Amino acid sequence: MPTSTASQRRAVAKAEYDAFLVACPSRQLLERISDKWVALVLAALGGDGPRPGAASGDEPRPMRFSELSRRISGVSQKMLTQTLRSLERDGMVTRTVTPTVPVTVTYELTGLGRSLQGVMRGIKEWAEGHMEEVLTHRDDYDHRQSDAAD
Amino acid sequence: MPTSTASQRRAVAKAEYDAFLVACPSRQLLERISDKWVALVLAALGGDGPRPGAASGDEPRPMRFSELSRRISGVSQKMLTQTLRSLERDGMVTRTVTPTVPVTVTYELTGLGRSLQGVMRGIKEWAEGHMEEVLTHRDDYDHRQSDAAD
DNA sequence: CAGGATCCAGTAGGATACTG
DNA sequence: CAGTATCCTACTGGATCCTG
Repeated sequence: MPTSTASQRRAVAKAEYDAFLVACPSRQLLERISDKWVALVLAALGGDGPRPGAASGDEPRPMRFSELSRRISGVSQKMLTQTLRSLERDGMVTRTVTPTVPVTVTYELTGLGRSLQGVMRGIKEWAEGHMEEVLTHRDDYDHRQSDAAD
Repeated sequence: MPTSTASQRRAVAKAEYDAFLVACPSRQLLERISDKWVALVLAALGGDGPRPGAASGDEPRPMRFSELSRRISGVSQKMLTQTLRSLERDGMVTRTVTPTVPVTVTYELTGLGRSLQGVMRGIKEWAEGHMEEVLTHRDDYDHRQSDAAD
């Protein structure tokens, strides 16, 4: 029996970083990306549409600051700027300044950003797709709570 | 031409809930689940292993409170309790009390929880798997910042 | 063991005002 | 337009103490 299969080696490589550990850098990274604004910005830049190739959804494309701001309703400019800076620093979006007047700034997903968006999209879609079910469970739970209080 | 294809109808059904809108309930749900503790609790209960059927990872199984607490290093009992309650209320985990002495409480993923875990696992693994790359980008970015300050 | 209840510091994040 | 800077509040979340 082989002492090391491909999947085992991959498992070991992954085990270098373990988000279960407080001290592991990946824990902080997990914390950073587990953020609704990150999910929404990536979804916006990623086109939020179906998988690449489909015709109905919007395509991934560079977006301007104001455009993002409008798409993600309720986001403050502070949070949008902060999120974009963080994503830029981590190599997930590029920021392009065109010296028109007034200046034009566009943001676009990098390869790394697209890979993250692939998984983050799932979160947003899960939330949208399971809203009813969650709501039902909440009603049940809250009922049981008040019933128990007699 | 058909006025409504299957994928179009599905798109409409999804559009009922749109997390891009502040007022949409799915926005709050997205906010709830975009949380590192949620990601880690689901990963722990889900076995964190490879896809179901694989042999190397741990299997999804009920876990006790203290066990979860140990697995997710750095979590306070407050946050763990709070996260578990929230997941229970939303129908993603079940809480089972066995009246031993002292009492034994186990948590287990529901079907809904497993479906969410399927997407949340991606986040944790992405963080672990792209840590190096992100770190490199950060160095570059921080360098450019100090270079620009001359 | 598995929490509930409190207290309290730190920070996330909104509102507002100003700038190139 | 695309931010930066500042102020300020509210909530997150840790620490601690207590209970069935």
